[in-house]
Amino acid sequence: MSHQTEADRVLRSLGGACIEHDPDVLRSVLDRVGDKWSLILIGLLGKGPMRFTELLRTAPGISRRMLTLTLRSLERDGLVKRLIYPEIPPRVEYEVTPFGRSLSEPVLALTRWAADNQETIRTNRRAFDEAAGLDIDDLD
Amino acid sequence: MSHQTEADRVLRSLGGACIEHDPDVLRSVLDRVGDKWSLILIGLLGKGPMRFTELLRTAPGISRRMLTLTLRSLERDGLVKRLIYPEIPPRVEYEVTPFGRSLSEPVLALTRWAADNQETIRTNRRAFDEAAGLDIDDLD
DNA sequence: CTGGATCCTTTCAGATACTG
DNA sequence: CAGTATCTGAAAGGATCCAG
Repeated sequence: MSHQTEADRVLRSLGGACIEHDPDVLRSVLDRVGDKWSLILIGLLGKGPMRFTELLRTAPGISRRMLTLTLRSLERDGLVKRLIYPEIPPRVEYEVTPFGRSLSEPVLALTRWAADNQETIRTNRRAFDEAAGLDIDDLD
Repeated sequence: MSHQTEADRVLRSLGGACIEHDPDVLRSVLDRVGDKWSLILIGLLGKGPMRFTELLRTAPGISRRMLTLTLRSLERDGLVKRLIYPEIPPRVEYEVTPFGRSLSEPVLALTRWAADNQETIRTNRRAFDEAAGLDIDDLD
């Protein structure tokens, strides 16, 4: 059951660079940033610090509740920093930390993949769905 | 509301390579592979074709139901191919397509980030939680 | 403006049982 | 072996109201 994880561990201790797709490691990062909003916010904040309401307007479809919760968890993990200006009315800015920025890079790679392949996926789906439709109709 | 998306569009039309973190594009890829199992399976299958039951045993914690559903959606998007051998007992193998393999790369980058930074995140969380605990106790 | 607290709905995903 | 179908509990997430 853990043969491949074991193998990866050996490889890592030997070469250092080759971790391959360890399911457990992958799961840990997905549990962390695989939710609906974390990567979106990391991405948006990558362009510069933003205020709460600004994020609320910019992130398409997020609710105040989820924005609060997600920002807290990002702050907890040290990916985002919270800057409070004790003014009236209160002002709070959020910015990515250097640590968060290091995550921003692989995220950007994923975004690029998405941008490059949106159309391909749409095409594939149409083909698949059409084939499935024929399977039902066309049982001669 | 769409100022930055607009800006990205301009940049893209100019340079081509610079898409930045477009929230909508990022959302589209997250809706696709941001679920609990897609990336895990893509990762596992990256090592070579595997059978249904094999995946069931190898992916830590997946249920038969979710394995079926996830494989179907990956197949629909053209990321995974289903190979049926009409034997008794039936045998079915799954393999990543070249298209799926192209996704595997940015995913691997993310996994690497996770592997490299697991410990940092744990540390950050401990610090954050401890600070929060002090905030409550220590209100002198 | 920036949230916290509460309620409530929808979706996700596991357990179980059944089929070719 | 490789699934499908149904049922159900858990969890994510939106709406709303309240507070500093």
